[in-house]
Amino acid sequence: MSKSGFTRAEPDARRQSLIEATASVLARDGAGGASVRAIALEAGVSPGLVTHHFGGVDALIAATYAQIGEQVSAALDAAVAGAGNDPRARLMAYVAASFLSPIADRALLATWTAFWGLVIARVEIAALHDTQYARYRDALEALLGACGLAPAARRRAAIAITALVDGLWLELCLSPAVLDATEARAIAEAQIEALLG
Amino acid sequence: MSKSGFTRAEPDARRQSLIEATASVLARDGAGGASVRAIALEAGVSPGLVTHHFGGVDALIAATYAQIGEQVSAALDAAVAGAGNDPRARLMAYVAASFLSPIADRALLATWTAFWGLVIARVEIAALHDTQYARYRDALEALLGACGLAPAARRRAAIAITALVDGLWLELCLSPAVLDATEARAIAEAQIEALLG
DNA sequence: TTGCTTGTTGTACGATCGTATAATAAGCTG
DNA sequence: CAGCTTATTATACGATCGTACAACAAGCAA
Repeated sequence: MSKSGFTRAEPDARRQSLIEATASVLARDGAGGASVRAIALEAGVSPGLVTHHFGGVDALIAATYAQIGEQVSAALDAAVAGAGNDPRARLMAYVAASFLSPIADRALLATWTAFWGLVIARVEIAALHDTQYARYRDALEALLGACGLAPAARRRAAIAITALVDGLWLELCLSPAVLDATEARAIAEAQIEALLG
Repeated sequence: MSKSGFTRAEPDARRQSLIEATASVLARDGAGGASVRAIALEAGVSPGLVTHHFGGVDALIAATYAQIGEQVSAALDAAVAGAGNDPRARLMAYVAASFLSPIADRALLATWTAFWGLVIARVEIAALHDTQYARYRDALEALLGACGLAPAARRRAAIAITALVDGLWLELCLSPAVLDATEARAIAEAQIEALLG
């Protein structure tokens, strides 16, 4: 047992805990509060570790964005996988998952808006955003194709659904008094029904 | 003619120029770059003026948000006013204006995302957001009512359109390569047609 | 003109920012 | 055990942050 707080960890494990601390700080204090010191305090380590493991706070924030994007994709894919074989049910499961935990979460929204703000000023964050959203669209296009939508119409439909879900998710998180998860899902399902004809 | 840069202005005019400078800085550098010094430099005045006219940088940012919200509402209302008397045309004009200048603007998006980020951490900004969006919904509900939509269905339809337009507008500004104004408008119009039945 | 109000500037203060760096401690190899 | 690598801490440095404050200047009243 060491007398100080010095505990050595695997680099990957330490990077992971720093990423989780960054997400927590972003959720609690927004982008303005995500300083190296605040993140290090949240993770229970010294500020120098951020430089040591990530080279700078910018790379840490980008890594946090990438990981949260992965988690969102994984949650959506899991929802589809658990929805059985009916194409329509799989599509609806994908959409409905956006309004449930862990995606429809105020902390996740805080992280997301922080990154939207960074997309403007930082090219590497913008590239991450484009990659993430292309992935969502691809997943949606596959689900729409399984529902029988013509290939020529898939791209536009995927964009429409992504936009609708994003907007509903945003309002659901920003103003829970205006919109709840049940109604968001009902709205999305009705619009998608119209889209599939 | 004074030998220094000292020029006296009406308080309202000076406040206005500080608000415009804040919007410019937010658009160029994002929320992280909107410091008192950067704003004062943009406005061509001394940093002390921010404290003198607004009491602090927080109030200046809130005032900027409120004013931009007013401008967006005014642009939308003007689009409706110029659309003639057909209810359907008026509704579509309202929606289409969201994808045109001055609303579909990268600078405006930067300002908006900056405020979304602030909604999480600051209660007074959240209240401003709720007020703004309630106003948009009310305007949409009136337009939907003129199109013959039953009163019971108007609220949900207004939420759906607001969400769809927000999501399309966001993607249009963040990733112009993926989506242009013409396609955003086409997507929105098709969805609204389905909504009106 | 003189005096008063107030918009404006310039600067200074303490706090916090990101990052660099030297010292230290843990774990591995020999 | 000795020696090496490196994860970690603690601290320091310069820059920038928001705000306070005293001095100054412009316009108006008398």
